[in-house]
Amino acid sequence: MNASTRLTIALHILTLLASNPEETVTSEYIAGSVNTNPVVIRRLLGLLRTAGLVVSQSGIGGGWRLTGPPDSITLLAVRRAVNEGSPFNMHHQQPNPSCPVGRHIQNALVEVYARAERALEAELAGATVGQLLESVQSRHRDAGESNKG
Amino acid sequence: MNASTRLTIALHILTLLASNPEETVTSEYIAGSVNTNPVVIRRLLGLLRTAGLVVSQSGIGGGWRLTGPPDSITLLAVRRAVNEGSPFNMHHQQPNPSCPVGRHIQNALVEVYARAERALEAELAGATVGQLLESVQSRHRDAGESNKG
DNA sequence: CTAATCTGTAACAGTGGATGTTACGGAATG
DNA sequence: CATTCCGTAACATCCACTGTTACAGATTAG
Repeated sequence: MNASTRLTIALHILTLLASNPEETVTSEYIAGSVNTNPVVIRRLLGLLRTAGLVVSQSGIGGGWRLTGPPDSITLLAVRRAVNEGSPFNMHHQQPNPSCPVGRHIQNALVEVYARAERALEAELAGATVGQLLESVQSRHRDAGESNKG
Repeated sequence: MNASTRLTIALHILTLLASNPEETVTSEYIAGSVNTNPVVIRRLLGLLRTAGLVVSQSGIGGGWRLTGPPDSITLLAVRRAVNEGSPFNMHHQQPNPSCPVGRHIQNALVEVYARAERALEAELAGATVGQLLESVQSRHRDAGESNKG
């Protein structure tokens, strides 16, 4: 395994909330669109709420809503909200410090890895949930579809 | 877990081979520097050989060598050699196709994810094992160290 | 030719993160 | 007070990754 599906599912959730700006949406409804268990959705929504991206309401008529306009939510903010880790990992065991390469390779790698991750994050910072919704709606129009759910 | 340590260890191995250009190095010796089991090293070296980055020799005096100059080996080539996957993953289960968001979200995400991964790969393509070796040796000099192993 | 060295790889155990599921308490509504 | 929905603990699976043992094959020294 390399990456989790948390970012993907969180973006699915947020796009769905963005497409229903007037209503609260329940975790069960969202789970129906994502095709998974409602608890999985609530766990992710909990992370998104901690990040201030959504609010919840208990009881009848309750559910979830975005706290702000979809265009204000960057994919980078979502990535951080769901605790996606770095695409790079260091050794599990510390390398041998009596070998020059073993002693210094991690410090050398940290710099390169940081540059690469910054480049990735810069791309994610340039995209928003609003753009995702646009993209989805555009594809929906192009296909001449009419389902909703 | 998010990423494996394969890229890190492969780069450790290649930097070690680059620092011993005159000799063949055994998997056992490398394992001593990485601080793991020789079979783990051989597995990775097998992938690196498939990618044409190293060659091996059996028997007494055998071991491993680089096939080319360290400056010709980009971190991107190594990343691909060790089969590191994408930093992004789609849903495990297909989303609900009767929901517009469920039907189109993956196509929308593929584009953004591809842009982000290209940015990451561009950074990795700009760094080489030769630069890593330089970085390690520079740190070694700065620390006034003299160990070797 | 034989012993020693080292690769190549199969096989298996253990670990840990991620996901899916059930269960149930708490909050809000009518 | 019954219903709805969140919040979260608890547990079961699953699966990639890592570590380890074992052994066959290749190569070389003597």
